[in-house]
Amino acid sequence: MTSYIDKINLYIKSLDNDTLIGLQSIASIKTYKKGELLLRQNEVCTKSYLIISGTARKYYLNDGKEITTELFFENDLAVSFDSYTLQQPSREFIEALTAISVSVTKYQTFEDAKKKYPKLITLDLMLAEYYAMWVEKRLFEFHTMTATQRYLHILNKSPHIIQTISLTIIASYLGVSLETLSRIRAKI
Amino acid sequence: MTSYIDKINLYIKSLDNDTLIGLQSIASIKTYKKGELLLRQNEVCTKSYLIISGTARKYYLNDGKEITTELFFENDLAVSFDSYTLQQPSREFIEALTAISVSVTKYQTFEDAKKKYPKLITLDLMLAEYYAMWVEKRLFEFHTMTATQRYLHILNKSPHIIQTISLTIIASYLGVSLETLSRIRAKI
DNA sequence: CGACATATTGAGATCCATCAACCAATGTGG
DNA sequence: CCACATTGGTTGATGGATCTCAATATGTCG
Repeated sequence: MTSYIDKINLYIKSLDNDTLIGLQSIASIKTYKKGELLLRQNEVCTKSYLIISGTARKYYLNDGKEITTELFFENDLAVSFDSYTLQQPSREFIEALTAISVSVTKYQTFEDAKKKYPKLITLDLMLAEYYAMWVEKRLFEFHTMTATQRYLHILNKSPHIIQTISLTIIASYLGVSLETLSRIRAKI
Repeated sequence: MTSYIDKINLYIKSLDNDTLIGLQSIASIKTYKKGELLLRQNEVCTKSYLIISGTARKYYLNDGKEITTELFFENDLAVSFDSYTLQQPSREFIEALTAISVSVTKYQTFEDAKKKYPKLITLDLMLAEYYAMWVEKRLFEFHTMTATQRYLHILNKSPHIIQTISLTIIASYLGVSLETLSRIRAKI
């Protein structure tokens, strides 16, 4: 599935110059400070953010507790998927965890660009497919693994998460309480 | 989000005749008996199945136990998403729960049709988006609800599931043991 | 230094899985 | 058409994983 990212990048490289320039021309660089919110709950996610540097996360509130649903690193595309797709108010927040630099593209501008450069529709399709498979994999992991297994899985596959993100956030990303995560780590 | 299905149907209706006929011409009707497998684990999912009548499910084996991941009713599109998208061996089985009639389209034939009728790419995009949002919603429910809440949620939103599917399958779909589901029902 | 976020540890409660026994309905071979 | 197996569901007892509440470090940053 990681190889699908390669496929997407290959597709981007294979685009004609016209489309490539069109794609670049609709994006603009922006920076956020640590702790700043790129998207608030109940706002419509009208922009997509390609992370150039730094880290960010997506989360929602449940019983006043923050549940992290996705962590964003370099080259990840940060959006609240359903809010972006339906252009409806978002359940989720997007927050800069460090100072970040992002490439911002407006939803409507991208929609217009797809009409002008139809090859971008295929790109959009690939991105949606990738996200669907990513969520499917995450659901699968919640179904089949215990909290300890999920932690070890991240430790193996995504050590950068453990190294850079606070345990409080990792715990909610893993779907366990901070205390449980602490105990899991103590046992290893 | 249900309204997104309406949007997809509207899009299909808005297609020019050429594209519509192209879309229809690549599908063929097939029937399966109750219990038959449309897709087995480790096979590549090379076809999509639009359910015309009857019910089906998608499941995988975990520790020898069947975990149901999706239930298919009339007008649902049954595929193993990652296997279909990547054309790689599937984790999942697809099984007819009743006698079913389906409209079958081959992956490669649809890919070719997208080249010939580019509007089908947008249709494919909408279907992928819909699936991504569906999985996201399911993950969200697993995160925020107890087993009892998930059961009540299905009872409200999808009573046809409770009425037509066996408790054993519903339990695995809800991510609880059959015994727990039985107790949940007894308490209501 | 003080204040506030971050992490660890302990104890009790809760949810749910597992194992096991049992029951009811259905189907099948002789 | 009966005897028995099979499938689907219920119920009880027990244990394990994880949550919650609470107390106690351990930073870390103005």
